[in-house]
Amino acid sequence: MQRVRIKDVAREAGVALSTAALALRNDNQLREETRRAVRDAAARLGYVYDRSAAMMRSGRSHTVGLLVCEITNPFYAELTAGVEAALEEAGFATMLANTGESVTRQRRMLERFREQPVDGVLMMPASGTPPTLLDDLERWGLPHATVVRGFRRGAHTGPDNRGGTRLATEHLLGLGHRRIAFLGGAAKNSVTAGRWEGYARSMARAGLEPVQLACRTDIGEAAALAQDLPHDGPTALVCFNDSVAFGAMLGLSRAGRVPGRDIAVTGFDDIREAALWHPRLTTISTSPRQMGQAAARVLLARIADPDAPPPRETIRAQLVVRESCGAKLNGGGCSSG
Amino acid sequence: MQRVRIKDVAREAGVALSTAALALRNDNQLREETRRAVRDAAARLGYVYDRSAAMMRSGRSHTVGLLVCEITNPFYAELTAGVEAALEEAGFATMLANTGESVTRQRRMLERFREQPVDGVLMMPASGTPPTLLDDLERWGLPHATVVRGFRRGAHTGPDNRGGTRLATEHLLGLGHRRIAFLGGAAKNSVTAGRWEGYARSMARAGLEPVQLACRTDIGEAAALAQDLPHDGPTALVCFNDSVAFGAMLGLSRAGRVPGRDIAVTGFDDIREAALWHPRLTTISTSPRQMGQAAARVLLARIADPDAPPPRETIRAQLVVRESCGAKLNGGGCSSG
DNA sequence: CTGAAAGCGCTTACAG
DNA sequence: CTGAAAGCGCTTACAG
Repeated sequence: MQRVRIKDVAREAGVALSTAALALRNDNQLREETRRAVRDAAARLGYVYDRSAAMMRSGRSHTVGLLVCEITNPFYAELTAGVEAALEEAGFATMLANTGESVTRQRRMLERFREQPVDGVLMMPASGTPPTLLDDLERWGLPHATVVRGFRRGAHTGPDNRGGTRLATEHLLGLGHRRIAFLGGAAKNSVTAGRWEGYARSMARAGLEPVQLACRTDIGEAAALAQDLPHDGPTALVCFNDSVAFGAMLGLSRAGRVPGRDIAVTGFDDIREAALWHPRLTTISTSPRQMGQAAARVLLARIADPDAPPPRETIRAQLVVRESCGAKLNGGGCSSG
Repeated sequence: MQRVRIKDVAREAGVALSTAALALRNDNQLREETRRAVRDAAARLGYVYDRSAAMMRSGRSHTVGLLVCEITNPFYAELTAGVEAALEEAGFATMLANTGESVTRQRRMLERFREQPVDGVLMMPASGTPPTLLDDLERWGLPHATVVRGFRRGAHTGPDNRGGTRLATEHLLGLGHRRIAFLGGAAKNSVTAGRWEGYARSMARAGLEPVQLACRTDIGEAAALAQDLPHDGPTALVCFNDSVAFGAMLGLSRAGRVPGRDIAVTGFDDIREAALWHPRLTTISTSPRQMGQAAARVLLARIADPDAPPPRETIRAQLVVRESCGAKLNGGGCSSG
């Protein structure tokens, strides 16, 4: 069985090849009647559109490269789901690459995307990515956007990191805490910087000394740190994200301390497990799925109009008060969420 | 700046176009010296290989479509990471599609993959996918393989579901439990069937009545079910997977019962959180990342040799004894892991 | 709408 | 290794 081409569809429908091509792309300079006749003919013959040929001729692949720093992190998985859904809806396919936080792998994958070729790249840069990467992308003429993690320039969509930890810290201050430590954020990137700043500035405004208990985003590492916390140490922990907060709560439990009663804990991200953990986690919601969708739309806008100024979007952070901060257990000084 | 093509590289290197083309693909019928000269010329000119053109001419895209049932499920995220890594290593790119358990979306995405075109499809079929889908894929001439969830035929890589729940059930029987219930598995698919069978047969062999507490794979739903469990109900729960087990433990805690002491709980999958939960979860390990890698290799073999009989691989299940089964707390009848 | 044609950048087969 | 050439299946511009 020969492969069916547009030429065959045109013959079957009794129209010219160029007419069939236009009809198959649903071009509206054709009469509805003609378009339907062509589509019917295509269906009868079992025609399958060949995007690789279209790509080659038109130079547009309707494919986007998605560079994920770590897909097994639930937050990034949710974000990826949002990106994929928004791209799919816009008729774009998603080429996935998981860098696993390796700058080397990331580089190789970008070069692969360039060869592919993709119409644009959406990335969550691996920790330690030099900002000059943007220069390369620009030199290559590859439209790009960052999400969550970004640089000082370039199209970007990210959470309000500073505002988020500010909300968390002020909430804990309002509950009467004074010895509040920041747990996590050992990696050097824009997210870490923003979350630390939001915390540290709030502490400074309250005349208190900010303290960082640095660890990587790893439940086990956070647990180990929290387990060894002295009893005259912090009474509250502003955690870098929910995974760190879960680790902290596990470590505290192992040390015989009850999170939310003996010590307050807040997270960041509001991943699904946050509402289900025991105690339920007080955290900062940043809606990763919606952020992914927003980032996809930003990139598509870049692709459609590369000369427009690159948009920078901030997703609002919201405090979600549950149990781990102790507000609902102690009836502390906090009036509401 | 004009785009650099193979023709330009050939001129720069002082060889024929066909020689340059062969050299760039590192064909070993050429002398090493010639290959290097061509690669150097390509580097000097900033040549970028255009896969879309190669794809069109050769009919091979070196791209695989990956259909994930739910990427936000940590188990499938880990699996996806394994698939992507193995494909990348083999020089294949991954087109990602997240069906979110929708058979309709799945269908649309497969048709998209067909147009793309991809060299093959690796899928975790959405719940409720009719086995006739395989007929369509074969009619389309699209090499395919399933992973985790599959059908009675076709290339497949999956965990030993039956063996896994058998291990868990026999472990609990060995600890002296008699009222053991199976929690979860409301969805109809091959995984559910296998896990239920492993449990039910072990119960039957022990002369006991199998009982299913059906719920979807959802922490909240499992928690609700476990919270309402009567005190004269089951003393042990064989859970469909780790997420269900986490839900069960949360529900039990809310009802004031201590998992691992008042009631035994086992999971399935051994996702990362399993070792870190409180209590640590006794579960069945199936190494999702390795399973993903194995599945990718199976598909690549199908693509390379479509006429060979489709391989079916089973990944061995292993019991990982931790705390939630009570074995290590009670010093029960279990001798080891 | 038609019809003939060029061209995207490769791969591939072939005679030398 | 060379060199000339065909062809993958589209898109696109154009004269009618």
